[in-house]
Parts: sequence; structure tokens; C-alpha cells
Amino acid sequence: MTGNAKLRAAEKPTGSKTRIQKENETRILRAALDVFSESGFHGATLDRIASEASMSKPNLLYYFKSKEEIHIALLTGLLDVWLAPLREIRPDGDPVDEIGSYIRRKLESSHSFPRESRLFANEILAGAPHIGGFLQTELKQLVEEKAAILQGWIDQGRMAPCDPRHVLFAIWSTTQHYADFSVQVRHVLGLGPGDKSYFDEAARMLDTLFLGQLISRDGPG
Amino acid sequence: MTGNAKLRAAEKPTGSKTRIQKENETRILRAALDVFSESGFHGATLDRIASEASMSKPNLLYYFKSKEEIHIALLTGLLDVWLAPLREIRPDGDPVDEIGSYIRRKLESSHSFPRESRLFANEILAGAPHIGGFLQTELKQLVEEKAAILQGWIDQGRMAPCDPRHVLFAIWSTTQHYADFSVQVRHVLGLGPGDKSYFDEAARMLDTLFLGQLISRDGPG
DNA sequence: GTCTATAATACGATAGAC
DNA sequence: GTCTATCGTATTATAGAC
Repeated sequence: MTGNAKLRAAEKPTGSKTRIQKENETRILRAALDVFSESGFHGATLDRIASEASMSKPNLLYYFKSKEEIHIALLTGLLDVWLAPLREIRPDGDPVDEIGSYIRRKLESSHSFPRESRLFANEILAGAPHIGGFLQTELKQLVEEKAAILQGWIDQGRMAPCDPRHVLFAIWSTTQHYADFSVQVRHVLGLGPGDKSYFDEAARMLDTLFLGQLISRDGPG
Repeated sequence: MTGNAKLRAAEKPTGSKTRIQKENETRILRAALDVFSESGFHGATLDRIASEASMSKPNLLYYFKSKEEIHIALLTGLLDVWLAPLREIRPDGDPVDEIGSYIRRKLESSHSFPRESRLFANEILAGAPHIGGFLQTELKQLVEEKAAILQGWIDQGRMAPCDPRHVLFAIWSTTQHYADFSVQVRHVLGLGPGDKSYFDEAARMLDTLFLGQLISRDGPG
């Protein structure tokens, strides 16, 4: 057995992982996403994560050295997903199409990945101890790049003059709200726990708000 | 001493509190707001709260039976503050004035009471274990009442047709974002820890977004 | 790789003197 | 009302057998 283990170790280059390793890491990360997104970092326990992963706690710690390491692995794996919808904004498109489809992508993301959104929200709310660097570098740079595109549209008179970075903040907050504050949304609307039927109305409202005209002195036109 | 204590107890009706009691409870709640809003319920410790209140932990627990009781006291004390800006919306006013001043009140609230906003956000994100009832009753009722006002404006053609409850969600999310996600806002804008200079630009953007026209096929008009 | 057993500690809460 | 000392428990992490 020791011989076989050495053989397998010899067969693969340093840093690679066996099939069972990848499977177990995936199971752990899936369970951890459930628990962390529901209870936050401090509210989560390794017991619950191990239980949801159908694994013993020491075995879980065989794959990740600590609770924090699992948390960081989840967050860093999330950052590219978070950036993806923003990257797609193109300078040569029509403002309405570009902003509109960006909003739809972000709202779809809240619909399909609410746990990821809540994990992210928890991290920011806690002061971004793990992803502060990401926010200050990659995200800041991408925002400046895309804000320049919006500023171009403003200069062309195709968009109202206001700080484009804050427009992005408004898109983030309104769309993520439907994932992060879904409990409040459902309670106020009188919906049951799993009911996500509000997303259609949300999309209509966001279209009117960002791409049309909600109200003005002369009516919405 | 026992005699004096009885005398003092007799002097005041049941439920009233001495001056020192009120002072200490206030000190505890102030410290607890700091710690809970920064670290969340599970991340907060009685040690830190007691330390920030310059008080021993057992003495703190003399005034509040448990950690949870402090948390609930903070939350329930917050609910009226949370509702206040919404209550002020009047049906006989102009839509632009009413919505506009509501947005300014909410944004001012994020500026002046960011800890309260983060405490609230943490509670919602955790599934609203303590204020679920409030959301389903008082808040739901008030939202329905104010949504009816907005619906009236829509019926009069003074506002674009879309679910008014979602318009309220959009106002909540965009304004509270500047308190709950202030770390992200500052990092993306390249501002220092205490810098709140972004609120002016935020107010301008929100004005354009909700009361003007951001973009449309024919330009922002 | 996976397990049982357990170490080590952090934390909420209580006891009891003053 | 306030304190020191401490209990009991939950939780992260490790030791060591298999």
C-alpha cells in the first residue's frame, strides 16, 4: 500500500490533485457556501459544514487547514464571478442596451446565486477583511475603466451628467438587494420562503428606473 | 441599607428606573451598537461590549440577562427610526417633492446612522430571526399604505407604471448601500477610512436616477 | 484518507463576597 | 450595584490508531 501511494504520488506532478481530493474539496466548499451564507463567518461552525458535507470534522480539516482557509477559498473563487457581468460592458454599444443587459445579468445573478451574493455581502459588512485588497485594486481598476465608457456617453449627451461610478453603485445595490435582503422582500410582499416570483416585477421596475423615466415635474413622459 | 433600598423601591412605581440604571443601560447599548454593527451578532463578544462600556462583564449582565437581550433591545429601539422617514410621505404632495425628500431623508440617515443601518442589514442577512414579525406586520402594512399613494400618482399619469413597492425597495437599497457597503464604496473611490465626501455625489446621482432621466433611446432629454 | 478521542481555548453566564 | 472567581459548554484544531 505504501508502495502504491508512492507510485501514485510519483505519477502526478506537484500541485495536482487526485479525483477523490477534488471531489471532497468540492463537497466541502458546497457545504461551506450553504453554512457561511446563511450564518456568516462567526455564526458558522465546522460541525455544521462537516455535517452538510457528510464528512467528519477532522477529515474536513485534512483538506483545509482552518475554518478561515475555507472561507477565503470561497471568497476568492467568487471574485471572478462577481466581475464577469461588469467586464461585458462594451464602449461601442448603445447605452440603453449596454446598461440594460448589465442590469439583467446582475439581477439574474441575484436570482441564480443568492448564497454567493450573501457571502459577499457578509464579507463587505464585516469590513472586507479578506478582500479589501481586491476591492482596492482589481475592482477599482475595472470600475474606472467602465466608468470611463459611461463618461463617454455622458459627454456625447446620450446619458445624463452624473458620476458614473455612483451609477454602478446604484445598479449593484438595487440588483443585489433581491438576494441579500430577500427575506425582507418576501415578508413585505407577503410571499412564502421559497417564492422568487418577485423577480419579474423587479426587472420591470429596474428597466423603468434606469432606462426610462420614473417621475419628473412634467410626468414620466 | 436594606431599609433604604426598600424605601427607594417603594418611592418609584414598578417598571421605573433610577438615574444610574438608565445611564448604565445607555452606556451598554451605545457600546453594543458599536460592537454588533462592526462584527455582527456572533462575531461580537460580551467581553468587548463590556470593555467599550468600561464595565465588568457580570455587571453588564446585571442590566441585561443575556447577549441576545441586548441585541433585541437595540433592534426594537431601531424600528421606529427605520419607519420614520417612510411615514412622512404625504398623498397630497407632488410626487417629485415627496419621493425626493424621502430619498434625502434616507440618505441622510445612512450618513448619520451607519452603525444602525449595518445592525439592521446584519439582522436581515441572517434571516431576520428577531424582527421577522415586524417585517410581516408593521412594515408590510406601512409599505402597502405608502404604495397605495404611489399607485394613485401612477393612475394620475404623474409616475411611470411599475410596482410601487419595488420602487420603495430601490430607494432603500440605493440609500442604505452607502452605509452598509461603505467600505466597498470607499475602496473603489480610493478614499480613506473616515472619508464621507461621496455623499454629495450620491445625492446628485439619486436625484437624476429617480427624479430625472438617466438614459433613454433618445438621450436623457 | 478517514476515523475516535481529546487537547486547548474562547465565551456566555452564574455564584457569592462586598 | 459592582466586583473576582469560576462553571459549563461550544468550538477550533490536533494526536494518533487504522
